Amino acid sequence: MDYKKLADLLFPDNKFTVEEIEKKYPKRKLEKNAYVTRFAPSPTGYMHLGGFFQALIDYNLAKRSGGVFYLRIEDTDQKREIAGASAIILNILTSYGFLPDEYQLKGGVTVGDYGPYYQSERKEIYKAYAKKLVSEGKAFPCFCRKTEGLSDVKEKREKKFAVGINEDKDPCRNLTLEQIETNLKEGKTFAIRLKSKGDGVRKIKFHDGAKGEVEILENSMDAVLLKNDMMPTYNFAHPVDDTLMGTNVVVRGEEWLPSYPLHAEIFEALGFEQPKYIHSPLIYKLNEQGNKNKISKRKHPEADMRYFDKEGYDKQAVVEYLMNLINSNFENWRRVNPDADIMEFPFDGFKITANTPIFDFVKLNDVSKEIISHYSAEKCYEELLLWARENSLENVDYLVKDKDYVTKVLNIDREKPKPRKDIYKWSMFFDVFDYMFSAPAKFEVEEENKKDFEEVLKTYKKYIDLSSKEKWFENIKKMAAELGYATDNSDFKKNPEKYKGNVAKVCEYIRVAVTGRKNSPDLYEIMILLGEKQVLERLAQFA
RNA sequence: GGUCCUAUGGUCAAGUGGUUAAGACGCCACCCUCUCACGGUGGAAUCAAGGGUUCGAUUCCCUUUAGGACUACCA
Repeated sequence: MDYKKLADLLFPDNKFTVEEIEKKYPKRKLEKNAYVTRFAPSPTGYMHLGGFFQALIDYNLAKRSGGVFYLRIEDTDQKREIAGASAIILNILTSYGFLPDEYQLKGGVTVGDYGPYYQSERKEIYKAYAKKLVSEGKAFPCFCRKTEGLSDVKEKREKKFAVGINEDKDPCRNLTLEQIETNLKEGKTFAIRLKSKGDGVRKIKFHDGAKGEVEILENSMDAVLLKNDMMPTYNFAHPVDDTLMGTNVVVRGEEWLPSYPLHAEIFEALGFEQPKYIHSPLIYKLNEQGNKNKISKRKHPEADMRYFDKEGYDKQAVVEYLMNLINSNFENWRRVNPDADIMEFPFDGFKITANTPIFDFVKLNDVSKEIISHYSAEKCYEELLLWARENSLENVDYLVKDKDYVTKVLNIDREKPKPRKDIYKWSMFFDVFDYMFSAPAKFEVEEENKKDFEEVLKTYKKYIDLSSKEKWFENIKKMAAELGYATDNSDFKKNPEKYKGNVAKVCEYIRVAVTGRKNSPDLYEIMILLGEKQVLERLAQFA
């Protein structure tokens, strides 16, 4: 077979040769240990939590080593293309502070010298390499019918399972030049397949940055390199792009681990050196049966990174929670270095847990609470307003108009050595502090306490004194004693039968009347902000 | 079916051929306290199972089991 002739037959009008292309993609001039990483999502229209997790590893690896972190859009499957995808991804990356060094906006700017960063715009590049492989007898055209939908694939799979074969050599690899010529003359389209040298028995070994040494059966499948429409498959685009664009560490989900041998064979056929790999664990959720499920947008809203914005999660918190999943010593470091920048953390992208973590909202909330509790009231106000502008328009006017009051509300039990941790996302604010903005729904007191409750409220009207916290509480105690409540906690504990209750009970009654709930931050501060008049009005509802 | 990956409390997990097997979240109790929190102290809770190797295995090897991934002209 004259492969050279075959290559010309298949690719008569390629725009570039491989040599021409490689001139345009010189080796990056970087320090020896600098990592070039990439985030390479397919444009599904949203940023997946798992993708973000990988991007975080990419970013840290590159930025800490003086390397390059770039964004490449893998839009080779035109069926799945969603407009504006790169803008959405770029938005999220930037809003978290992880702006890529190189990227491209569709129909807009391109930043970086190794573009295009859209695979669909690199068609000629892949064609050049495909032609090269054909001319060397390493790839061949396949005229088989395109497998249309999943049902076809499943059927094919079942058949394969039945015989238990692992090899998948395509019949078209035996076509003669004449047959191919005839097919072409008939206008038949073709895909390009790799002519695999694997025998389905030999094994290869490699080192994975997350999993360690992996021994795996080498590839023996004549995988498609170029599809019918001359678009590359991921399997082909990965070696070509990552080589040309100078990636030296590929961070990708562990679902790619089994296709490593295929990629290894393609790299070899192309004469390329393989980068390092980190096959990072996927993020899972526990289902009702207690089994793990890959986190997915359909079942889990948090799979879409925009969820965290909508809910008003603190971005720092999301990042720190994820950092802890990457290197679980992160939170130990954080405790020792509460104010340090994340980039000071001794990150190790090659020491990622090999286990698949389960996404835990309770933990995230805790991280978020901790971070938010240390914000100043002003910072909280800004964040709250920012969130409301995007997600709670009905409250924006109010927030702007009454900035002073809202800030004061936010300041209750804040900016203290031991701040409260009521809020872990901004959408909670109006729920948590509803009573600061309008009279609460009337609290239903237990029947057996009703009389005491009313008595306390009625009496308290005469005792209310907001001139200072000391006086305020002194008066409450005075009243409590008068009504038969204990003012000394230890005495109350010793002789509970002597009293109707203790001061705490009295405070609870007042709190319930004022805030409509049994738990709230500092009652005195609340009453000050509400003002005596409003407090009395609320008391009057009950007695 | 085949090929892989993973296996330490409920969750995230550190860790080692000999340890009282860290820490965090969550849970429980107590203390503090005007409530709830916060904070403090303490507690319950883990090396999946079975075989080896070894003087000794949670740690190394094998098997089993469980969970997960892949097995597309999707990425």
